[in-house]
Amino acid sequence: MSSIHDVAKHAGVAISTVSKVLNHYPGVSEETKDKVNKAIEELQFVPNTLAAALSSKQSARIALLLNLNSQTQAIDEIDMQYLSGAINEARKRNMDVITLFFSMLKEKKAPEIINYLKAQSIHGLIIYGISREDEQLHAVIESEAFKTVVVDSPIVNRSVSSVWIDQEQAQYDVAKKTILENENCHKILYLSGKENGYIMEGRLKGIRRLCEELDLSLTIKNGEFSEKKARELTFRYGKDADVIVCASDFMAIGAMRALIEMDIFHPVCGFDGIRLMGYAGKQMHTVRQNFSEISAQAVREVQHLMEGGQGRNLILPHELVRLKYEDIIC
Amino acid sequence: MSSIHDVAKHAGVAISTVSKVLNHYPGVSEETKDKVNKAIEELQFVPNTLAAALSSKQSARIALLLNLNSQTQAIDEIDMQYLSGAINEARKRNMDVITLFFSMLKEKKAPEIINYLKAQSIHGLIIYGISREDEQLHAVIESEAFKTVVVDSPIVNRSVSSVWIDQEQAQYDVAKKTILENENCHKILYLSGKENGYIMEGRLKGIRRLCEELDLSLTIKNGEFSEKKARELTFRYGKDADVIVCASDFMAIGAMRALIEMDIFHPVCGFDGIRLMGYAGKQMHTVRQNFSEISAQAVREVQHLMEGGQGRNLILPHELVRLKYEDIIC
DNA sequence: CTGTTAGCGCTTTCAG
DNA sequence: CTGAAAGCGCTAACAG
Repeated sequence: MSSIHDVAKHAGVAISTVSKVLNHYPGVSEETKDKVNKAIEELQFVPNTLAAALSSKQSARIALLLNLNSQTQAIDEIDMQYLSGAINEARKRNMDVITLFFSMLKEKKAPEIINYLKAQSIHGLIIYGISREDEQLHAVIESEAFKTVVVDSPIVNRSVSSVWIDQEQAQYDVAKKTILENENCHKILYLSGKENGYIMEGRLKGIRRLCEELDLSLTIKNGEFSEKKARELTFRYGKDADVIVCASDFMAIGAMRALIEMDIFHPVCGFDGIRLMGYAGKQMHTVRQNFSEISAQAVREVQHLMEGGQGRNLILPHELVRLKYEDIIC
Repeated sequence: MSSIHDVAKHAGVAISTVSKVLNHYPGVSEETKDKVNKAIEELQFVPNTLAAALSSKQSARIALLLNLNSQTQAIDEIDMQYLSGAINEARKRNMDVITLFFSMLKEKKAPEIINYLKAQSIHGLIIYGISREDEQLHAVIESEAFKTVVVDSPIVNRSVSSVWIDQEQAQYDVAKKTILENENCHKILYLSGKENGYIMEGRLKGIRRLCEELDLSLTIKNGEFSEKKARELTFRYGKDADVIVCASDFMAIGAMRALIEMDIFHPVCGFDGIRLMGYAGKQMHTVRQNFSEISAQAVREVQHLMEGGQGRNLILPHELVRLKYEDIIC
């Protein structure tokens, strides 16, 4: 493994010059730049990012913070998309990534967390699915110790951006499509998720707006994003509803299976666009979020912040889909 | 953020002493040890792992190499288990981990890969699901540039360990159980996976041994680990078989759904123990592998190697299960 | 048992 | 435009 030293010697320049070339700093003649690049090529030189991070006060090392919910496998799908989206994008941009789970920070106070991250030369943070209860994490964000991007939360300030889809509109759209496609949909049963997160706010607004607009009766039950709970709620309230709108695909699947067991049919729709929907038994509309693209965007956004950009609220596109078994298998 | 320097000053000792305490080196009196630990506590000191890695020739930085198959979501479940198992275990042991995907190394020759990893001060490698075709990766392993652990492959030498379950026995067991539970099972249809990996060898041996022992007729078709392919094969050959043994849950699901569509019943069994099995429509036996535990074991094993241990072949336990919808939902 | 010192590979002033 | 030199935070001989 050759070092910047070897390159410098090989090219007949000083190591600081090599460093400048490496980082595309101005003030290096084309001629020396070529010499250096040739040396880099010949020696198969790969810069040591650790050394760079240690030395520099503004390295491109970021941490991904995931709230793994190891109980539910569909979440695996989403988390894996988040992870691979971010890791791939970071790799393209030569950023270093470390992956952390919320569970590792449990019991830790904000200063500890900050210390830990700083000790790793972390300068950027991407936080997936923070909820109101994660107080210490909020403190970390507010400390502005890091350039951070939150996915699925409305936190924005000078050094914090948020990335997500338009929850309200998405919920409105998918429910509307489902309702308009079926006749006699007057009574809506809405299975919502946990309210400590931030996504439910928009989704609830969306379904409320729709129901007002179309003059529908709306019953809201908290399914806690749980398939089991949704199933139970459907057994209990499903008969009286004309359509069941769910705040997650998981719940949609639970609801649909309950309906099938009860041998009655009502249209159901979900939210997320996970592949499991293809196994649900009946097709349903859902909102497809491109999690890996969302995550890639988040990476680009921390880079934006690290380059001095302002925090902002980024709304990404989504689409309505219907996942058929035949389409999803491979 | 305080440094080892601050701690030294605070404790009234030299930084090397602090370092010794940090790394549990021998030759430090209890007294000074206490002083140092107290200082560490008071300053909320967290050692900078980057600096340690840079300085030391044997840091505990490892890379996880995953062969993401982004087409199939059940793989997401397995990969996520692998990842979280390894990352959590590494965190406990204060090891740094970076995550890489095979796709990032495509087109790269072994020396490049080695260079890249060395530049990151990587000393350990965990490789998940390598196949015979990954020549460059094999070259990396053989170079012994890193202490590596392969999951699901039989590669073992001085600095390489392998971690997996007993593929042959597992396949034998699950098929036997399925066959013995049903009467008149004489004709076995075995849907195998791609043969460029290493896991199929053992599994094929297992099913062959069983068929010889019980004097059953065995037809093997290559389902390529594909649900779609398994479905097609079942449509084609399913009628003539008494039982369908599959080398993956995915294929088992495809096979089962095909049978249901054809409205005939034959017992089917799978391999892996993914939750999706709960959605299959009918219950099947399968081999449950505890992927996150396997992965945690792999982390422990690289540590073993990094501490000078010899490479070895580690066989982990598995169990036979039957995943019911009611049991897996939550 | 403790402290001094020379790096690890790179960035970043600051002179020239 | 280029180079010398001082660190970044830590480890590891080596003296004492």
